[in-house]
Amino acid sequence: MEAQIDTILKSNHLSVTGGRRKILELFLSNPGALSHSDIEKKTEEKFDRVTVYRTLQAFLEKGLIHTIPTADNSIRYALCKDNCSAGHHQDNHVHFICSQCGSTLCLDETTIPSIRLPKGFVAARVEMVVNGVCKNCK
Amino acid sequence: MEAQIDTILKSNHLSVTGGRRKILELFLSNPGALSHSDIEKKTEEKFDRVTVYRTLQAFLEKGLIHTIPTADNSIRYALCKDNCSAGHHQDNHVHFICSQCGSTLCLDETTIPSIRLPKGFVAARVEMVVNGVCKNCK
DNA sequence: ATTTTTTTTGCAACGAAGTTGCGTTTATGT
DNA sequence: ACATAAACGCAACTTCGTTGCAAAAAAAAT
Repeated sequence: MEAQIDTILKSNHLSVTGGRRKILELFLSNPGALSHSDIEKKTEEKFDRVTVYRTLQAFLEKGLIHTIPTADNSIRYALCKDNCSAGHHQDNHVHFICSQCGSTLCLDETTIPSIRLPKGFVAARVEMVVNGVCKNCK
Repeated sequence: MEAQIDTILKSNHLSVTGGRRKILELFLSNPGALSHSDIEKKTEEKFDRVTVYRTLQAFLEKGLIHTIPTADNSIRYALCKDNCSAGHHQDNHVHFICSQCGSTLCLDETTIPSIRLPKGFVAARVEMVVNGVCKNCK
C-alpha cells in the first residue's frame, strides 16, 4: 500500500510528501468522492488548509482526480480507476450522490449514453450526475 | 414586457418589487443561465447583495428558476420555458456550458436519456451537463 | 383613499471558503 | 552530501453566503 502510493505519486510527477501520501491514501481507501472539508476532517486538521487546497489542485492538474458537478455549491473530488493507472483523463461514467448518507460514488460500470446535440454544438466532455438513495441506505 | 413580468411574479405568489422586476427581466432577456455575480454586475450593484440572494432563493422556491450543476464552484440559475408558464418544476433537459464564451444554456429540446443503475440504487433526479463549444462560438 | 398588516429591503456583522505572498522547511537529482 | 527546486505553514486578504433587526415598501383590509 505504502509503496503503491509512492509509485502513483512519482509516476504522476508529484513529489512524495507526507500530506500528499495521506490525501492520496484517503482517496484510495474511500469508495466515493471527497470534498475539501471531508479531507480536513479525516486528516484531523493535521495539514494546513492551504496545503490541502494546493494538493487537490496538483492532483487535478496531473489528472489524478477530477471534480464532480453538483447542484449545491460543494466541489467534490474523485479518484477514478482509469486515472489512477493511466495518465489520461477519461471518466465517462455516471456519478451518484446519495441524499441519505451524502456520499458521492462513481458508478464505473454505468456509462453515459451518447446524446444528440442541436446543430452547431460540439461536446468536449459530458457529465451525468444522479441524485437519489444508494444501495446501503435503501 | 412590463406587464408580462408583473403577471409572472403575481402568478407565482411573489410581491412585485423593483428588484424582483429587474432580476426577472434579466432572466427573460438572457438566453442562458446567470450566476449571482452576473446579476450583481448587470444590475450595476443597484441592489444589495443580500436582496439578490433572497430574490434568487424566492424564485427557486416558487419554481421560477432552477440551479445548474457545475464542476467549478459557481451556482448558475436558469429560467426555463416550462417553469415560466406552468408552476411545476420539470427540467429533465440537458445543460450546455460553453468553454469559449462561458455561457450556460438550457438545451430544452435535448432530453436526458434514461439509464440503468446498478441494483439497489434509486434515482430521484438526474442531471446532465455538457461542456464544449456552442453554436455561436464555433 | 387611508390605515393596518405583511412582506421586502438595506445595513451591519458574522462565518465559511478560497487565494496569494513570503520565508522556512523538506524533497529531489547529481 | 550538496545545490536546486518544490512544498509547507503562516498571515493576511478577498469573495461568497447567511442572519438579525430596524426602516421602507407592497399588499390587504377597512
